[in-house]
Amino acid sequence: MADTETTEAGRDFVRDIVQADLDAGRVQSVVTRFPPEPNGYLHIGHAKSICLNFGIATEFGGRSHLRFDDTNPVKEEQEFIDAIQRDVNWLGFQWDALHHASDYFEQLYEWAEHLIRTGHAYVDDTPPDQMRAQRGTLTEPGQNSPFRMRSVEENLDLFRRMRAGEYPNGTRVLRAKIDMASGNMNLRDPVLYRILHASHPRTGDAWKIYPTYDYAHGQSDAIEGITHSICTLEFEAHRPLYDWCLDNLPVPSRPRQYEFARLNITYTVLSKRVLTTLVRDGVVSGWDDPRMPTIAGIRRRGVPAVALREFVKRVGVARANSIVDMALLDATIRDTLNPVAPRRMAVLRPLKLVIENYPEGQTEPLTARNHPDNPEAGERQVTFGRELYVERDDFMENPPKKFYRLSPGKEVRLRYGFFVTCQSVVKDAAGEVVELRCTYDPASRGGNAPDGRKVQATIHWVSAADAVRAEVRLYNPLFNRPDPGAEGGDVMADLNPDSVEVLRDALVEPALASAMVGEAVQFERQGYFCADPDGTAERPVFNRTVGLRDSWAKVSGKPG
RNA sequence: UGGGGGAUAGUUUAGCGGUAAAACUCCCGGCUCUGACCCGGGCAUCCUUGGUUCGAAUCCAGGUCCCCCAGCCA
Repeated sequence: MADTETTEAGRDFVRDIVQADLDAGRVQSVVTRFPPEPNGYLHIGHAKSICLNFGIATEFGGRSHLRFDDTNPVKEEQEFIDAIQRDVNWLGFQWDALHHASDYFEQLYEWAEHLIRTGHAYVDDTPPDQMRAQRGTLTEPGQNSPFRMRSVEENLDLFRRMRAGEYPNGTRVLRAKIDMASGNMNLRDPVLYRILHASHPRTGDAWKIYPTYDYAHGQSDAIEGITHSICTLEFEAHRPLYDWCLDNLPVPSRPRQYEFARLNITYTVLSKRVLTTLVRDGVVSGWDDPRMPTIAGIRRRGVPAVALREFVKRVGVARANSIVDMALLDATIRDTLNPVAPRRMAVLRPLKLVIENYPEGQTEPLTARNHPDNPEAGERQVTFGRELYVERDDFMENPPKKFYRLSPGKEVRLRYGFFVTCQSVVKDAAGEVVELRCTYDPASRGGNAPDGRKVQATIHWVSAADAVRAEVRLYNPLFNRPDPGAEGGDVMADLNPDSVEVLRDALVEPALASAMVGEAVQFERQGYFCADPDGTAERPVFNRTVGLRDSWAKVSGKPG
């Protein structure tokens, strides 16, 4: 079941490692961290990492930190820092400590001088393009920088002047002195510090030099006593550098890095760079656009946090690159919502239905269950009357085989209401069906005929008397290819032009007018929806979280 | 063509020397006042070749394919 979250250990290779370390006494207590860079909103790929890091801490009785990897002020913003905390909390996790790599700038700086003093780092004046040329290629070794043999004194002096802001951006860097011939490019004297005259969200203008990720990350882990530093596969080749720094510095603890495969999902893209572009170019309404794979977007679409956690669990953790089928996310959302979402009736594309043998001006209350499998969810009243609205898709004048719904001469059940039979149709000048004329069987009140006769279909409806007009937004995948950008290399070329369909004239039962924002409801026979903050009491707005499975759509070949 | 990693159903995972398991997808059928849910059934040359072994997805050797690395991004 969706809400039974597994707690047993050893379900993936990372947990196996943690368990083994604990068993062997290599670590007394596990400490993990989730280290986002505040340069964008968190997406579902981050959710996987969050669940892994915080989940492990919880399962093994350890601790987990939230640490902002804020070493590049030119890309980072306070808005992102706030959004990230909000999203981690919403996902259901609470950090044992909140840190910033920038909290360690002074310590990191002192250690940099330590590396200089021990002959492990030097200041390089080589311009960027030249440095690139000197780095060699994948198959050819690089060349030593002419500044590689500077004295400790000169390096110290230069580095202190860099800190003091005496030099412009890009003129000098501090480099680790490792091996320009290494097969691992990351070990060819990587840059540890660069000059950046930029204001930092937290340290302001205090610093003119900033540490790189490679230099800051491991030491930050060590300062915090992180035991298992879990990151994604692309950092694998950086591990030797991570270890090199730790081995050459008097750090207080010795963390270890482990890598797992990042999450990919079909028909969307989990790349901060691309997501940032979508927001910046106005392709979507913002980071929380319901089409976005961001935690904020997914939340606004109506997906509960527990569904996201369950999805991450179903996906698993491994070291093999993979692309998860979007259908798995959808199935997980349905599985989570189905047992709890109250049922309501909403007609997305209304078609008027008049019951000719029902007394004019009369209405009557009917009882509808809030959940078919859970009596405790209670009941509600819906108003029945002579004029109703049903779904356009539930009527066909010339139905194909296997079409169970309304068509001329056909009898169906109106959910929780009566059996009705279509007698005739009214068309407009263009020949479009604009109204169904029906008769009903008064004896079938509540939905069952006393003579025991059956109908093939039960359709939903709303009453003309008290239905509320609403806007309904139907979301579809943001991209029209399972692997955006895989073919032409241009991700934007694969954008789905129909990723959202707005229905402005939907009619919903009155009980829906007071739906709370973000609370999931099921529009019977259609899908799970939630009220969007854009709506008002007079004019509610609903987002489709995910559609119900629709085997008729498959048979009829129509898109869901 | 350097270095580092990875290959188990359509997809994602489990399996840790004893004869391939689960979820999703898909297909067939049943049930039904949601064509939903639910319930049956079906869907695997374990990348490949050879070796070790009574026995290999698991161990060994060779091969193939895929991914990552040449930012003063993370």
